[in-house]
Amino acid sequence: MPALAEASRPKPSSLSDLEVESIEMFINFLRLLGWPKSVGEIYGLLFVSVGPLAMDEIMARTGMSLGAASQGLKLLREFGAVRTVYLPGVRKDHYVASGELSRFATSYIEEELLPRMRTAQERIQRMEKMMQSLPESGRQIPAERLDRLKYWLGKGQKVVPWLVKFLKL
Amino acid sequence: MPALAEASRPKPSSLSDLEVESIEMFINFLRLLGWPKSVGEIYGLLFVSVGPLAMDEIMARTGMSLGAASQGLKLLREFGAVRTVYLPGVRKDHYVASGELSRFATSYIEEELLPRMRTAQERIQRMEKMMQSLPESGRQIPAERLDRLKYWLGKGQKVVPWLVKFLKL
DNA sequence: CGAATCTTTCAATAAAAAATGAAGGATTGG
DNA sequence: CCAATCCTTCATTTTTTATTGAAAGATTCG
Repeated sequence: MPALAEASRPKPSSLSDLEVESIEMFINFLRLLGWPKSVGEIYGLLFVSVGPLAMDEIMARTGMSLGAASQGLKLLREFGAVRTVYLPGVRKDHYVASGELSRFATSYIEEELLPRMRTAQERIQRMEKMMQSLPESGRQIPAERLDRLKYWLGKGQKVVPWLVKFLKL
Repeated sequence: MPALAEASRPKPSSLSDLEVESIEMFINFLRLLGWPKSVGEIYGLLFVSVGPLAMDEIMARTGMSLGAASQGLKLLREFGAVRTVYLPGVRKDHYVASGELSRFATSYIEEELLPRMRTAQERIQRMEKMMQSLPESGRQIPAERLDRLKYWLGKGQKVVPWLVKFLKL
């Protein structure tokens, strides 16, 4: 058998109805987080897999490329959605889906949402300063909107930890 | 002055620091919802605008095209993030940013998140049926994951209305 | 009603994002 | 240490998404 890197793309072996259903479900969900289809494919496949799968098996089942499989697994590992299992006497890494689905949500909140909220708060401070140079008359309306946004962001930052905690349960 | 549709694209008139800051902020936020840059530009501009703006003014200030302005405003209208104001004796529609920022979040939850959660629940039911034909031995692990997902979705559907209510305050 | 103005639509183009696979790096078994 | 295997990286290609602006539709004014 030729080494993986030289191998022609393995033909996608047919997926079971169960696997297809799972894959479609996760493609749809992970799109909410802006993640590419390939990542949904990998996770969806692992989600209903009885045992751990190696990268080449994932490639063979889904028909995706080496690069996509490698990168997708990297991303999923970083987010803690997938982990490798130790199999004695086996060279290839084998992956299983982590049961903790909350990781998707909490990682998204912590790595996407919260940073943007913080940046926004800095921007608001700068904007408040800038507004002082607007004529008194016109300042009011945008100032009110800014206040509202500030209030709303503050509230958001308060719910988020609570929400994260709730999701982790 | 030539009619708008025939007019060459208006040169972007320079934006104030305040406007740039606001626009950048909303481009970043709305990207979370998967919305295009042009929409963030429009909303960011309106957000700090003292008075209502007509579409051609938005085009002139941001340098975006007729089509992008029209479509972006349509989207923002549909989501209730922007509304037209009545100005006596004025032909063009004029737009203001709605103060209710929560609309972005709640619309997203209601139009993107919830529908997907419902679809997922249907899929889960189908998957549970399909799993019955798996050999008893292998069924367990994916079945547990599915249970967890089901539980988690159920929880999610319970928080969401609460969250929406909280955000609307 | 008819001309002028304003808005929407959509086919074409441009820009951004994802997927591909060859090259090279890392690891392991002999 | 060498060779085989496995994994990652990244320049290129493909696919998807956003933008453009001309054409056509809708509205208003005289």
